[in-house]
Amino acid sequence: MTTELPTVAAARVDELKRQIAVNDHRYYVLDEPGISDSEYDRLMRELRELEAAHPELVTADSPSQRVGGSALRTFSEVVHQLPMLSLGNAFSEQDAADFVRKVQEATGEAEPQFSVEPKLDGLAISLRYEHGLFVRGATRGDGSTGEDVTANLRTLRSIPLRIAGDTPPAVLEVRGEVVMPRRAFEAFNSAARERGERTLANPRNGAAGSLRQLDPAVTAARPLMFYAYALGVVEGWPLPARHSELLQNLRALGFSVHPEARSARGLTGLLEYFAAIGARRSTLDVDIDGVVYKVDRLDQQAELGFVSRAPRWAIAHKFPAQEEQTVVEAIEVQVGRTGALTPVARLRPVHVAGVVVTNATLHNENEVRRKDVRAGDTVIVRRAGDVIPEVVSVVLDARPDGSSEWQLPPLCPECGSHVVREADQAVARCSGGLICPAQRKEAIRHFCSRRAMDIEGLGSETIDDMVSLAFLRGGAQPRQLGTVAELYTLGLDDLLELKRLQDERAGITPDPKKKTPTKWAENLLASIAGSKTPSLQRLLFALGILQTGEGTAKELALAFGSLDEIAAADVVVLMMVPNIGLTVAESIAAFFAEPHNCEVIAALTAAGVQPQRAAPAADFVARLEFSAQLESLKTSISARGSVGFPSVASTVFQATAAHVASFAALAALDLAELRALGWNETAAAQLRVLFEDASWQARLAGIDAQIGRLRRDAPQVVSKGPLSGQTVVLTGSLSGMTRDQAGARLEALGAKLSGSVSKKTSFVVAGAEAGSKLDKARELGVQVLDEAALLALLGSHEA
DNA sequence: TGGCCTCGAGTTCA
DNA sequence: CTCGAGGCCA
Repeated sequence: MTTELPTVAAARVDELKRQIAVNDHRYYVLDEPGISDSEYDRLMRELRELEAAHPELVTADSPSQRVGGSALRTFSEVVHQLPMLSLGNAFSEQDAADFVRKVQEATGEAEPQFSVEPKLDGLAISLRYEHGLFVRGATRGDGSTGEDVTANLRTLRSIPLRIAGDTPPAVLEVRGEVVMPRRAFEAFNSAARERGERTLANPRNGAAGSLRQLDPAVTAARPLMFYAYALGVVEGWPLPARHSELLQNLRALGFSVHPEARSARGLTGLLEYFAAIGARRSTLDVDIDGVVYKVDRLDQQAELGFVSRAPRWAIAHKFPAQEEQTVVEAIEVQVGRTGALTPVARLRPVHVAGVVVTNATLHNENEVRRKDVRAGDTVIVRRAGDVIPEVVSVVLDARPDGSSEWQLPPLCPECGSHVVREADQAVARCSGGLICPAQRKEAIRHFCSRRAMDIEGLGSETIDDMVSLAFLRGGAQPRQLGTVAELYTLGLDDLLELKRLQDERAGITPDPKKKTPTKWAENLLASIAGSKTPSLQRLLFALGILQTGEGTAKELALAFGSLDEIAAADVVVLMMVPNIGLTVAESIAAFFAEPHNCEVIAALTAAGVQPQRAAPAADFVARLEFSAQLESLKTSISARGSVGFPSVASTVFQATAAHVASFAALAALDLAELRALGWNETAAAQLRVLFEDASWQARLAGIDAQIGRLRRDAPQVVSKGPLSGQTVVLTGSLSGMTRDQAGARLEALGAKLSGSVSKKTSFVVAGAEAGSKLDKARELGVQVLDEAALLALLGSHEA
């Protein structure tokens, strides 16, 4: 090829440039590829070879120059000859109506025509063409001065390096938005993830970050797209009469204009477009944050003119934002009821989907690491499920210098105790227990909460003060509230003293004319007094035993019937309760083994708190067979015990249980008898060792004793409700009663309630507006009852 | 042992 | 609503 004559080479170079430009336009603007990728590559390679042989033929508009030159050190400034405008915003239909009214007044037209288009969420830029050649591209910047990003823009195939047409204008500035299409964004991110590289936070940041790369090669690798929507300086190019025609003309020059651009008439037309685009927002390939309305006729635009920097002839009608950027002012650590430390991002207040968000949980240490959130970072915030604020990701490009990874504090921020994090556990905990004021406070709050003891009139701040202000004057020294039991010893004078201390701290001198807050105090005391006869389930939940929430509390209450029996229960017995395994059982046993907790319970009892008692559940007691006790003992010992426990098959346990029914009886068996029951030499020997240990003897005797008590106290006749064994799911809203009420009546008949539909569900009660659970029931062929059928069922059994 | 499923615990804001 | 982890069944 190097042997070709320069003129022949020049002609070939021109032809190659033309073909590549045509294909770029087809592929990137029209989205209809004309030739295969390999064919395209072949053209490009040939062009590069020719240019290498004839350097004098290399021109600025050559596609080989899209990625050219070396990395820049900084961007130079570009002053926009014609400033790049910002648009006024409309956030409501009223704002849009006001805009239309002003246009009507200024133009005298009843139904002015508008050009409407999606407001792309990207980066506004201006492209300058001189005599048809792309010479410079700049960001919007502050509108009057931007940054020169020509080298990066050259790498965008949707930006023509030379505009089509035989008589190019002397000067043409085309303005528009650089965006990263959502599909390309996702593809880029999954590829980056596979390579273990940083992912982009969102398409908008992807576009902005990509254009601000100093090395154009990086930009070239990013899937960016340019959409034109306006002009800047124009010389030697006739302007059409309408904006909509202008968009057509830009298309003809080789630019892409967003395909959703339309014309609309009057306010109704605008709002219809707004609604239509809003409905299809998630299916568009580009993120948008609203739509733009422009007066279509350019002469009317000129008539309307500008207010400061925004045109009066155009407005952006914004969708309510669902994701916003803000700054993490600090990462603080909260201490929960169980001592769990939770990092929380304190955010610069920002509107997200209609509310001001200032906090967002970061869950735990791992989560902070994974997202690498740091104080001072700019982050993207979203409302998960449109409710709970959540930090989506960090905008790395905006990270201030000198920031460092967030560290979990080694000491509890509330009490200074050591922070411990167990191996392979995600949560870190304050080891201070009830020494920690935060834990004390949260424990009291939990105790009073609606689903626990349901004590009204105790807000978070009041509890805070009860724990920190010395307002109890019973003893020699004024004291703070220490335990939940002390709530029941509060008197009117204590509460008034608390209020006085609060006022004193706030610097308020009590106004003698004003009534003392007796009403509040009386109501609170009444509420406390009214909580003295909780269900056992509520009291258990209120105590705040680790791992014991509402569900577990209910199982425990149901199985044992009284607090004493639960407190006395060995891990082995606890594990036989449904849904209680080793971990939860140990947690419960540890709670009742702690003297401090027993004191609190004793104090509660002394104060008159008396949970309702019931007999042990017959079906639970029925499950306490000796073979099951042996299984349970084996599980607990082999997982944690210092003693070894023989690996014994279930069949051996069953054979053993057929002969003996207690640990005492088992201990009385000699080796030969054990062998006869299927225990092998080592297993039997290990069992003997265990039974000879004094503390084990005591423990096993305790289990025997409790099981004896439970058997004696359990109702002899198993009261089987007519619906026992049935699992019921309630969904939708009932008209005559609440779901809770319906649930209670069903449970009274022996039914078991569940939250989710599975093939084990006996039937589903579906009220009005039942959702996915009803669908699931239909899918699984589970019987569905409506409210009338439910009432009939209840009626037939309750009599 | 792995994969459900459910539960526990913590959290936001009007 | 989320994540994490415990329990249980295959």
